Amino acid sequence: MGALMRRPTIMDIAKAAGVSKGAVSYALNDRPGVSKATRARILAIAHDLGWAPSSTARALSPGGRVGALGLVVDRPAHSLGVEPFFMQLVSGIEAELAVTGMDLLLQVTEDADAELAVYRRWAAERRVDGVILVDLRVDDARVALVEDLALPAVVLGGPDGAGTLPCLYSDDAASMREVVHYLAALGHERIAHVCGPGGLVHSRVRSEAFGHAAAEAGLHQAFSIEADYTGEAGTRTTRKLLARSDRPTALVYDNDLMAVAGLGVAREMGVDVPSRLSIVAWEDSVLCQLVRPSLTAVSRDVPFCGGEVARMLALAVAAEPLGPREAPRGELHPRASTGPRRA
Amino acid sequence: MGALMRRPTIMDIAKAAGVSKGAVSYALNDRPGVSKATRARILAIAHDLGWAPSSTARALSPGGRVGALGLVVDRPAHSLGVEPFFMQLVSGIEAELAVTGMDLLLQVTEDADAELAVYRRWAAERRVDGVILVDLRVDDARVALVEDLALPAVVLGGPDGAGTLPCLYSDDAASMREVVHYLAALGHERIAHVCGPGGLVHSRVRSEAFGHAAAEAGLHQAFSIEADYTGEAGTRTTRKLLARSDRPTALVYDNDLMAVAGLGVAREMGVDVPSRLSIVAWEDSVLCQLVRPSLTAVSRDVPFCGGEVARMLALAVAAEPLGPREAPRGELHPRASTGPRRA
DNA sequence: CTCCTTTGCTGAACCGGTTAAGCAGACGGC
DNA sequence: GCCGTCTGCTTAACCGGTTCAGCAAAGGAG
Repeated sequence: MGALMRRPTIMDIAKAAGVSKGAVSYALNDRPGVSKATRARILAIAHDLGWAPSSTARALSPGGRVGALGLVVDRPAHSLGVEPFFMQLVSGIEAELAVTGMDLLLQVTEDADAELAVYRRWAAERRVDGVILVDLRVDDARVALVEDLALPAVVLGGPDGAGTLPCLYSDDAASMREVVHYLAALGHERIAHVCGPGGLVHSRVRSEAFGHAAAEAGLHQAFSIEADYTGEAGTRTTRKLLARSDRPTALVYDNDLMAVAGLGVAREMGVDVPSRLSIVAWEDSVLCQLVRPSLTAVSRDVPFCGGEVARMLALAVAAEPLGPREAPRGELHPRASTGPRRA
Repeated sequence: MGALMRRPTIMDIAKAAGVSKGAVSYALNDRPGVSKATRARILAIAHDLGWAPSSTARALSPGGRVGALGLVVDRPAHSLGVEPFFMQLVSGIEAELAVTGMDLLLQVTEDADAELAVYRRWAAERRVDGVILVDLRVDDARVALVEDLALPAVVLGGPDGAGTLPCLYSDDAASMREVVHYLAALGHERIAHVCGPGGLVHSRVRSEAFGHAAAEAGLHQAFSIEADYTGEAGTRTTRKLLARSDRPTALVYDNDLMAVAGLGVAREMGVDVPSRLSIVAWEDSVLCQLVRPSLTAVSRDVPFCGGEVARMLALAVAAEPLGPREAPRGELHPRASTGPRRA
C-alpha cells in the first residue's frame, strides 16, 4: 500500500497527477489555468489522498490569510463565567465562521493593558486576520491601536467612539425608552437604574436615555447609579437602594447577573417582588427565566449579533468598505418580576 | 526616517546587523552559534525594529509548532451560555497559555460528529498543536480519533475511557460520598440525584458513587434520575420529583443550572427550601451564591484545572510521557439551601 | 500559409522562518 | 611547525503553499 505517513502536500498530488505544483494550486483554488479534465483529475486525487491545505503555508504567501479571527474579553474571570452574553456571542460567531472554515482565537485578559498587548502580539505574529472589539469604552485606546496596526476590526457597539472602524450597534436608547414607559405605565415614579461602569459607551448611552425618558414621562425621582456588572456590586447597590427612606418601586439593571443578585437582596430584605418592587434586567438569558419570580428582561438576539459581526469582519478583512450597521433592537419581555405600583 | 511599512523580518535584522539570516535565527532562539557580543547586538536591533516572529513562518519549518491549542465545546449554545464552567475553564487555560505566548482556538459545535470533523480539520490544516477534550463520553469516539490522527491531546476527566491519552481527573466518587453522608447526617433518607446524560463518564461515575454511598449509609430510597444539564430539564425533572407522593426531602443536582431551576420549581410548588427540601448543586458558581436561599454546592477550582490541563498539554505536545493526574477534589460548601429533615 | 491570440501548462521565485553542512580563523597540544 | 578541534559565522536547502513570467501547442483570422 505504500502508506504515506506524513500529510499529503500539493507536491504529492502533482506527482500523482503528472503535473506541476502550480497546476495543482490553480486547480484546487478554482482559478483559470488548467483544463476542465485536468482540474477534475487533480481534485479527485486530492480527495483520494485526503489532502487539506496547510493553513500555515497558505498564510505565508504574500497577501495570504491566516483564516482566524480574534476576540479578547477583558472582564474578571468569575463574573465572566456566569454571564451568558459572551458564550452566546461566541456561538453566534462560530456558527458563521464554520461556513467559511475559519477559526476563532479567544483570549481572556485581566486588564485593559493586557488586552492591548494581545492585539499588538496578534498583529506582529500574524495570528489573526482581524479582531472583534466588544465592550467599547469612551475614548477607547483599542480603536486607535488597531487602526494604527492596520489590523482589520469590527466594533460590537458604537457607533459613537468606534472611530473609522465599522461597527454593529443597537439602539439601546430606544429600548431604554420602552422600559421606562412600560414602568411609568405601571405607575412607577421612583425608578432606579443600576448601570455598568460609566467608562463603557453603551452604559453611558443607556444612562442618558434613561434620564431623558424619565424626564419625558415626568418622573423626577428617577436616577442612575453605577455598578460594575458583578453579582457583588448588584447585591451591594441593591441593599443601599432598598434601605433608602424613599425606596424605589422599580429597578432596572444593566445585566442579568446584577438583576438576579438584586432579586436575592429584595427577598432577603423582605421586599416582595413584584408587589413591592418591580425588577427589569437588561440582558435576557435562561437565568432570567429560571429564577422565581422570573425576570422581565430586555432581550436581544446575541448569537445573531455574533454572526453578523463575524460576517462584517470577513468583509473588512477583504478590504470591502463598510460602515456602521444597526442590529435589531432589544425587546422588552415582561415576566413575573414587574407589576403595577401598589399604593 | 525611511519608515519600514511592512513588519520587520529576520532578514531586515540581518542586514542591519551585517550578518546572515542564520546568525539572526540562532541569536533570537538562544541557540549556540553566535558570540555573546553579536547576539546582544542582534537582540538590540530586533527590539528596536519591533520584530516579532511570524507564527505562520515558524510553524512551517519541519517540527515547527503552531503555538495554539484547541478546545471544542459540544453543547447546545443556550445552555452553554449560562454555565460558568466553560468560561472558568477557558480563563484558567488562558492564564497558563499567556505565560508561553500560545493561543487558544475555541470552537462550539452542535453535535458530536461536527466535533470530530473539527479535530480532523485542525489536524489536516495544522491549525493547532494539540487539543483538550472535555465532557468525556463512554466509548468516546474522540479518543480513538485523536490517537489515530496523532494529534496531541489531554482529557479533562477519566481516567476511565481516556485510552492512552493523558488525563486530569478528579475523584468525583469521593465528593459524592461526602455529599451523601452530609445529607444523611441531616436526617435525609429519600434523596434524589438529578444527573447528567448517562453517556458522560463523569455522570456515570457520580451516579454509581451516589448509589454506593446511599447503600453504605443505609438509604434505600435514594435514586438517580437522568437529565441533560439544561434549565428546562431541571425544571421538568424537579416538577416530577416533587409531585410524587413519596417526595424526596433532598435533591442533588449535577450542575448549578439545573439546581437553580429546581429551586425555582420548589418555590413555585410551595415547597420551602430548606425546611421541606434540601438542595445541593454540583458545580459551584456565583449563581449559587446569588439566588435565595443560596445553594449548598460542591465547589472545585475550575480555573486551576484549566491551567493544569494546559500545562499537561504543553508537555504532551513536547512528546513528554505523561500519565493520568489527579486534580484537587471538589469540596462541599454548605449554604442556606440545606438543612435538617423536618418530621 | 503566416501571424496573432488564447489555452494549458511548467519552472522558478517568494513568503519568513529553521537548520544541516561547510568553512575560515583562532587556539591548543605535542 | 603541524594537526586537530572548537568557535562563529555563512550558505543553501527546506517547510507547503501562491503567483508571475514564459513557453509550446492549438485555434482562428486574414
